[in-house]
Amino acid sequence: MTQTIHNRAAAAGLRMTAPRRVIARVLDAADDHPDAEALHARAAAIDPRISLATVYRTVKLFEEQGILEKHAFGDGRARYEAADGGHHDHLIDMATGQVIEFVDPEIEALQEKIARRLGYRLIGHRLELFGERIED
Amino acid sequence: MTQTIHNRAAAAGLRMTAPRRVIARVLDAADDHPDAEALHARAAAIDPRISLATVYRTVKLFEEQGILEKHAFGDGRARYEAADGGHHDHLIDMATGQVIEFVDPEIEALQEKIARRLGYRLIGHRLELFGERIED
DNA sequence: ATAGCTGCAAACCTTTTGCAACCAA
DNA sequence: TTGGTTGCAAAAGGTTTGCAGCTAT
Repeated sequence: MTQTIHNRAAAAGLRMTAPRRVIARVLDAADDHPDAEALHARAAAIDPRISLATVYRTVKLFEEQGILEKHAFGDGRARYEAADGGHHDHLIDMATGQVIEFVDPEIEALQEKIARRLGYRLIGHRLELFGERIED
Repeated sequence: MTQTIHNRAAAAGLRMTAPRRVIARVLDAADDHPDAEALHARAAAIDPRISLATVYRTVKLFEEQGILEKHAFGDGRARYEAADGGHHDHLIDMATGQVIEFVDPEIEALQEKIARRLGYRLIGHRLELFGERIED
């Protein structure tokens, strides 16, 4: 982890109130891609007074600061992860739902090329692979 | 268009009732990626008795038959397009929201390779590029 | 005192579903 | 007659918001 969510949020000028500190801490501790409800459950385990509404408001705030990334893996709800500066894509295990992160410079370059060919400057992208584990 | 939605639905054994025929016709005529509400509006323009619920039930049916593809472009609602058998990805114009389709064999192959490297067999993927038009 | 933050509950939006009527086989 | 289909309205699931109270400056 380059830097904690908490530090980056504070550096961005956000008032780090008690609920926000708890939520930041939960996000820092997460090595998965929790949804709002999961974040709320984990935060409420630390301080039960924290509401789901505050979780939603806080993740939106962090997202606006570029501290957090919001993903929509097609299951209806949004899932979150710390933005590590470096970009990466996702491979989703179709059997378990587990999300694996990867980076591939070659595919990044190829996307730029495709966009340019279509007359566009590439601003962002979303790539998700769906696969099943190869047993050997 | 290889074959109409209507024909493929009938071939799949679906009872092509009047509402389903209208919805199929709307889908065949669409060259964009309409959401459920847009489909309903277009269908209702042909037969005002068609309900939104029927649109949802029908697109789900078509999707289950592999006749229709459901996309989630991150704007909260699902958007639909005829499955043309051949696969393609999307580039979304960030200024206009316009969706451009493309195919790139090189990127397809690269994805297979990445999945394999991670120990997975690639079942499917989703690739969306977000860009802005280059004015010259 | 003031501006911003919070919890609660209500509202919102998209999608799904229970139900009674309806239609085709 | 029987099972699938439809419209309507209600419900569901995820997310946002109005409001009154609270907290930190």
